[in-house]
Amino acid sequence: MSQQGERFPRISNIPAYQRVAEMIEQEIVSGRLRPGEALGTEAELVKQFGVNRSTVREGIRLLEQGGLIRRDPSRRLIVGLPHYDKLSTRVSRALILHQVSFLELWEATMALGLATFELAMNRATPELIERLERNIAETEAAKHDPARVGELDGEFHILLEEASGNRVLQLAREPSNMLIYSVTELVVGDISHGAERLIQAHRMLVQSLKDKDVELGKLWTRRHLNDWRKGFELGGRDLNQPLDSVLLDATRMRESASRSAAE
Amino acid sequence: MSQQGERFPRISNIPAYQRVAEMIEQEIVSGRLRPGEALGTEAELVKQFGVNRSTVREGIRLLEQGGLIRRDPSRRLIVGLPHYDKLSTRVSRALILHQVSFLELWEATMALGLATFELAMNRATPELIERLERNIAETEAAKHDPARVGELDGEFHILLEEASGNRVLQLAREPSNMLIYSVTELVVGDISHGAERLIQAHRMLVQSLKDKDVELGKLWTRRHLNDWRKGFELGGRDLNQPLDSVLLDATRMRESASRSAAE
DNA sequence: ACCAATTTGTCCGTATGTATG
DNA sequence: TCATACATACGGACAAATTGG
Repeated sequence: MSQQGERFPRISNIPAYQRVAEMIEQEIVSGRLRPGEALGTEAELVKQFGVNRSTVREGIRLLEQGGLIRRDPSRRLIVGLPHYDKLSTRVSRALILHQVSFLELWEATMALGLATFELAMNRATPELIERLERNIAETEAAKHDPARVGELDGEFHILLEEASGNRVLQLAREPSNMLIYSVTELVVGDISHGAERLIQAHRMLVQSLKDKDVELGKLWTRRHLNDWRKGFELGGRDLNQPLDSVLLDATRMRESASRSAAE
Repeated sequence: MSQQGERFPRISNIPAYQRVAEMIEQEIVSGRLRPGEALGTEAELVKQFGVNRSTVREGIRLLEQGGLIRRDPSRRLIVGLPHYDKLSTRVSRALILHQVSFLELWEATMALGLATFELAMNRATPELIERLERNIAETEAAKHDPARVGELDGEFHILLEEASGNRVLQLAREPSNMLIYSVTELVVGDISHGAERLIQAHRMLVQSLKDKDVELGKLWTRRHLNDWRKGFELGGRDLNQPLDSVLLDATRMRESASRSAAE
């Protein structure tokens, strides 16, 4: 231990529940505790840390939210592998709170989409191509349900990411995924034949994957996203308007529509 | 006990502390509580929710970690705007846990870097260019300290993102930022003149921003990242090896070096 | 299907440190 | 300086749920 110099870095200034959380976190990230393992009972943690049970519980809550710890069916604490979607909801809320515009979303989606496609081209397996084709078939069947189309479109792009074999790219896109679904639902909903154009684009993308035709794939990625953008603009919306207000308006309209339908 | 079918999904089974967290969260995301506003004291929340103090505190911890709630200097609770870096540490831990390789990191960084640069070209303000130049000067001064160079390199790229004016792209890169710093520190540390090459690349990037020369900027972005990759490989490391083990090894070596130096 | 032990969820009361006026 | 309000932390308690015999 370093004896001199810093004196003691005011360890006591950090609340005990935070230190409990940090120490558990350390055990996990260092690999001494592995995902799936039991963390032990609260009583055991009380003994180990020498703090009150309430304090332990507060510390646990901190980690629970991040997904680093979760409860198994019997509510015992186990180490969890924070999974993408767990994190992404929080992050996409941050996006909304930060009031990004459609333009920002579109630019980023374009950049990530092109890169994803290029990588997917070299790495796509027959199995993934088949899943992409199944997704297209499902979309075809659901083309009159905008919400479902938005979901399936999201799934399609997630499959492409998976095909790219690059988890960093996958994670990079995650924050915006939820926003993308919502906007797509909006766009498909008020453009006639919106779903058809989307399906055609997806078909061409899969085709170019099969033919290993990079340029065709990039071309259709651009077309697909340009369509998306045009659809957004055709709804009379402003590219630079914060998306949260756009989506909020849409939700309100949907709600009032369903209310009046109920009466 | 419930006798028949599934009836209602056991609402009473959701712990009170979670419901407390959800209700507060709702107030915030719905906009009824705005970032910066005070949340009220614990005692007040106890009254409003009709639960015990401990329960309220556990609920608060859940939100605290996500950044939705902060404490001001006097430890009073206020609504916080979850900021990028708060989230990113969690996400980059997820990355490490998921054992991504350098190759994945490199591919994603390349795609995002090129896109960022293109946008920054059109939107960079004189003020940001000046900050970029100051960063280069600082890097020059610290070129013998790998850790500091890694930090400043990270800052440089964050400034570029800021210049791009695209917060989605910014967020997309966030997860990997911490990994990038660490790897850069590693690479700069064991390549002679590694820092010089890095500084030159940064200089050329700023120059092309000033001249609005997109192609030059992209060229140097590629060079910069190819250098980074070569540096990684020169250290005898495998592009496909999970990064967490690479970084763990490096940390161990640094620790044993400082231990033996202390004796 | 019942019972006993364990564990979590919740509550109560109280003490201490600290920031604010 | 002192008083107050508040967050932090502790100890003990009981009910409800879960587990294992």
